[in-house]
Amino acid sequence: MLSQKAKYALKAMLALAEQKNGELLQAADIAEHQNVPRKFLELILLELRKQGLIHSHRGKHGGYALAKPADTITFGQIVRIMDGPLAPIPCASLTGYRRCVDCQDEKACAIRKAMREVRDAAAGILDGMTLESACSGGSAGARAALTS
Amino acid sequence: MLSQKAKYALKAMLALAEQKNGELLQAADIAEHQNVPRKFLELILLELRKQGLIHSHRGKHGGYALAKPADTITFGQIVRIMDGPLAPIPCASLTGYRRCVDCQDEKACAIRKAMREVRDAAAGILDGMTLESACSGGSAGARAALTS
DNA sequence: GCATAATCACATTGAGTTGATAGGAAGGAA
DNA sequence: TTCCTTCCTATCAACTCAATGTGATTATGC
Ligand code: FES
Ligand code: FES
Repeated sequence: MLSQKAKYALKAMLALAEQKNGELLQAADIAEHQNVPRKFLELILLELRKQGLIHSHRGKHGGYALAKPADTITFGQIVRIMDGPLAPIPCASLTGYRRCVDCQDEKACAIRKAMREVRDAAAGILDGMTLESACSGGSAGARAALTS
Repeated sequence: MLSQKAKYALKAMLALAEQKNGELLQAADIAEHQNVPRKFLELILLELRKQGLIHSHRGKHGGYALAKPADTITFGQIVRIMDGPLAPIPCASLTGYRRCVDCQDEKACAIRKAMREVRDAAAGILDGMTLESACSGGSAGARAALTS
């Protein structure tokens, strides 16, 4: 389940990606146009900045901008920062692996196998979808990444 | 994120599927062998019965058994009963659709498109994986379903 | 009939998470 | 200086999750 936080983060990042030649966009503007609670959005932008996805400028005429080209930032990165691993269950995660205490033989566990497949599929889609490919409509980018 | 409840449900259903010719299996036995809290498991089995996936027998020598052949029960059904829709976000769900109040144009929403792809991928895997195919090792069943 | 053993059905709990708000501190522009 | 904007921490209510408790109901074996 994608949290509101992650959804807002994606919306904000998409808004920043649509900005021409890295012009600054203010939190209040994003909040209004994307229908996101302003103070909550600040929290999210703060976290995105600390993770190096965006940079910010303070004071009058301040705001936010992407820290990297839009085609190098993926949905997967953003979702992982906000909600943690993509895997439905920790034992099937690459980025946040944790053993299942109640499974005796992890290697043979059918549930783990299934969830690993789900994780791989989700990662294939979300890590292949960049802000760029999402902006310029459709999922062509994702599909290209999947077949590569 | 798969809840403990759903994970326990899958474990219980797999245990029941491994039972020969529909013999009864008791909650206490499942709880012990699968390392699931006994009372919590009862709650889960109750729900599975109410949804028609298993049937039960009370009294001494009672227990539970699958209500249908193991190759007609999928991971997807079980997970949906326990955790609800597979989609990461309601607006991308078929079984539990709910509109996004904060998105102006749902049809063009890039987030929805991405999450719809994730949902379809997850559904393809989980609805293609039956208790039967999971028991007899591997994900051959799921892959067969995906290419069909 | 009676003791036993199992499922059935709620009610309750404690911990943790989620979504959001409040209030100011700090930095930059006019 | 005086606005304006981001930065930062604390706090909150509501909800969910995982688990437990208590007793009622139903079937078996003697
Ligand atoms: S090893 Fe994680 S579910 Fe079995
Ligand atoms: S329509 Fe649901 S995220 Fe945009």
